[in-house]
Amino acid sequence: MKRHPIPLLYRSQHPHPCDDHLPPDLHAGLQQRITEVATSTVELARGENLAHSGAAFHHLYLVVSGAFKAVQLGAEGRSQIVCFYGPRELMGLSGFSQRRYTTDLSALMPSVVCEFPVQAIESAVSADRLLLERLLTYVSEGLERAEQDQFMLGSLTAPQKIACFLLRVQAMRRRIGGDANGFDLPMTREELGSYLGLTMETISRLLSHLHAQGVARIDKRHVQILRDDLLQAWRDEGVDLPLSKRKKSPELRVA
Amino acid sequence: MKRHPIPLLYRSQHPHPCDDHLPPDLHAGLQQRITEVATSTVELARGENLAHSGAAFHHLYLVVSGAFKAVQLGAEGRSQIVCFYGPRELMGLSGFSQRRYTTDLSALMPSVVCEFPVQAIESAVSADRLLLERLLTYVSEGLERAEQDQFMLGSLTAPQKIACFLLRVQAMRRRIGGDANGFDLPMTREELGSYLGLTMETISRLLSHLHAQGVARIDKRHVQILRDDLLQAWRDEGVDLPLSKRKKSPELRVA
DNA sequence: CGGTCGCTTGATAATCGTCAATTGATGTGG
DNA sequence: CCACATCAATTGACGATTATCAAGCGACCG
Repeated sequence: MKRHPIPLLYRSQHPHPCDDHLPPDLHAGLQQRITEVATSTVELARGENLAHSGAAFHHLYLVVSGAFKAVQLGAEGRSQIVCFYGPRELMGLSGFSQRRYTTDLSALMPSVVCEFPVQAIESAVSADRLLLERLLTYVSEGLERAEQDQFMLGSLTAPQKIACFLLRVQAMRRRIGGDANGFDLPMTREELGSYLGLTMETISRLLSHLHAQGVARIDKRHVQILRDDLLQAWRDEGVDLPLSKRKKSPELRVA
Repeated sequence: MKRHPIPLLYRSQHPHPCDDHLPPDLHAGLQQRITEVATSTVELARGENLAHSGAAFHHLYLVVSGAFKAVQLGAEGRSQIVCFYGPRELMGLSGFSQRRYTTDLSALMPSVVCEFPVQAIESAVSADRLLLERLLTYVSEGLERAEQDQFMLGSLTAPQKIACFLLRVQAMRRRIGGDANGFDLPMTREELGSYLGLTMETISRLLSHLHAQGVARIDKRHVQILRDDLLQAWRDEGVDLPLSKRKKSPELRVA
């Protein structure tokens, strides 16, 4: 974990490390302001942590490259991944209420982030109404995402969860940059299972099934979705697992 | 659903409908500002909706009395409750990103709320740095809660979920006001099941079991927790369901 | 008084977790 | 460079947690 301070002089005079890595929908003026409050970039190896649950909340982090997971810790050593982050996403937003990080933030692969002191963010925000609205929007977006995840975890079956996840990743990819043929998942089966409330084995079986059915090409971590329509059907209507003996064909009951 | 406008003249000169119903940890000066932006109070009967998923995001709502549920809608008519709200809680905070409500907000019982135009909130917030920090804190708190709920939905067993829920309600009650002997749940078994990702029947069985074991008194919607320690054990270590044949006593295997 | 609603309880079954064995990839040290 | 260990992933067999289906009961309401 190497930290590279960004000298004050440097800021906003040279091309900034964050340039082209800021969240979308940001006006030029705001980009300026934001790069001014970044103090360092940090490089992390796979498995290294940016923040620990319960630690003092001093920085927000912008993912420049790589990917991260946010891990909720529970009793008895249990834990669950509650969010994944990729480039241009802001991490740490749930810390404002307690002034503590509420999850661990851990790199899924070699990654680079940009570090923003909370103090400086708050000053910049009270000086600029647009910036306030942006920050509020980001936290609110996180809340919206978390509540959708609650729905996913509580109301969908295993095949529906996987389909939902893959479709979301694809939509993300589409919004960011072009995606020629497919994409690479940054997480292991176990991590994906943790996020979806399933086991590694279930994830593996379902991905194999998707492959066998020709819905997607799955090669290790590489995924190419072949039949968007079928995947949407998986998500919205569910499917029979290959494991299931047989679909219940509800025979007419005698009245 | 009756709406009662609060005349401009009236505001901050008379006792305000929101007084004593504002969120905790609010300075006197902020209370003043907040009551100034409230435009109406609204009375709702059980089942009436304050907001519909996808509708334009014009107001935040403060619960004055009663209780609400936030309902996420999914494909094929599925839905799940993602949050319950009681007095002094702010509803609608997930709407800032899309400028649309992301859930339905529906009254669980006859209730009263105070209505705040988003526009006015944002003006007040840019004028007052403390108010900004408060609002940010509330949204961030919501995010923290939702991520805890993700953990609950994805990582806990049915008995653990119920125990977790009851302990949270009790902690809430303790923070707000005194609680003599127990409390009344504002939601049906079905609504609680929706929130916890379980069915009505499972909720009913587990509450009966808690009663039978002497962990809590359960009488319809009224709950009195008798053994905090046992309930915490339910939450942290899990228990055997009464339905389960037998706990797997892992016999020593021959090597 | 009939009907709906909320709730309880029982019987059955299916989804998905657990346990186990295997394979291939990666990396490390002798 | 190869043996060895470790880790990610796949696949199978089995079982338990929890959903589904069903029946019944009391309360409340029009």
